[in-house]
Amino acid sequence: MDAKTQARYEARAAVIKAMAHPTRLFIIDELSRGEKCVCGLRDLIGADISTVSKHLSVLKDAGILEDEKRGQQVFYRLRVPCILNFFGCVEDVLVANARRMSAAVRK
Amino acid sequence: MDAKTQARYEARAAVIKAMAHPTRLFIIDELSRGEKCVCGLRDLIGADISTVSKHLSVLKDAGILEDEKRGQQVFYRLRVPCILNFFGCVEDVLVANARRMSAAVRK
DNA sequence: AATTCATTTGGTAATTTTGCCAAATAAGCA
DNA sequence: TGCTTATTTGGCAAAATTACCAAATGAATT
Repeated sequence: MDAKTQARYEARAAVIKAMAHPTRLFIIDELSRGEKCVCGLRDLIGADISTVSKHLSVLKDAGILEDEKRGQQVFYRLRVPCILNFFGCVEDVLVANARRMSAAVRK
Repeated sequence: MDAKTQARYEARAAVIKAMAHPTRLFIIDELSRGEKCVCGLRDLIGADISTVSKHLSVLKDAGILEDEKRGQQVFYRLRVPCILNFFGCVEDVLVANARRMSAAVRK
C-alpha cells in the first residue's frame, strides 16, 4: 500500500475512530434529535463533565459535530447528519451476529 | 444512562471499533470487490502476515467478515455489504473538513 | 472587581490496541 | 511419512485511549 493510499485510509479511519465509543455513539444519537448543551448531555450520560467535554472534542475534531457558545453554555449539534445512516447497518450486523450465536449453540 | 442502554451502545461501538483502523478499512474496501485469501491481502497491504491475519480476525469477530477455508488457503468476504454505505458519508465528512480547514486559513 | 456557573485543559494511572517475531496448526504434495 | 505452504496463535514492548481529579478559562451576574 503506497503512502497516498495509506493517508486516504488513515483519514477515513480517523472519522470512524471518533465514533467508535459507546458514549460517543450515544451522543450522536442524542444530537440527532436536536442540539444540546454539554450539561444536558452530562445529565443523560452520568459521567464527569470533563469526560463528556473530551468526548465532544473528539467528535468535533473529527468534523462530526459543531459547537456554538451562547451565553455561558456551549451547544453541540450534528454537522453531518448522514452519520445516522450508520446505525441501521450496525444494527443489521448485530442481528446477524445474534443469529450466528444461536446457530452456534444449536450445533 | 442505564445498564441496558449502555449495553446497547457498547454492542454498536464494538462493530464500529472493528472498522476504525486504516488497514481494516482497506480490507473492507478491497473485499467489496470480491473475496480474497489472506495471502492476497497481505501482498496488497505489505504488513506481516500475522498482522493481517489479526486484522481479519477482528473484522470476523465483529461479524463484518466471514471466512472459508479451501485447500490450504482461507478466503475472506464481506458478510454485511451495507457496511460499504459508510464510506460515502465518511467521504462527505472529509470533504467538509477540507473546506473547514481552508476557511480557517483564509481568516 | 468579585463571584458564580459552564466548560475546557492538563496531568496521570489503568486499560486497550497495535505490530512484529517465533512457534503452533493444518492442508496438500513428494 | 516428511516437507512445504498458508494461516493462526502466543507473547511482548510500544503506542494510543480512557476517565477521573484539579486547575484554568470565559461569560454573566452581583
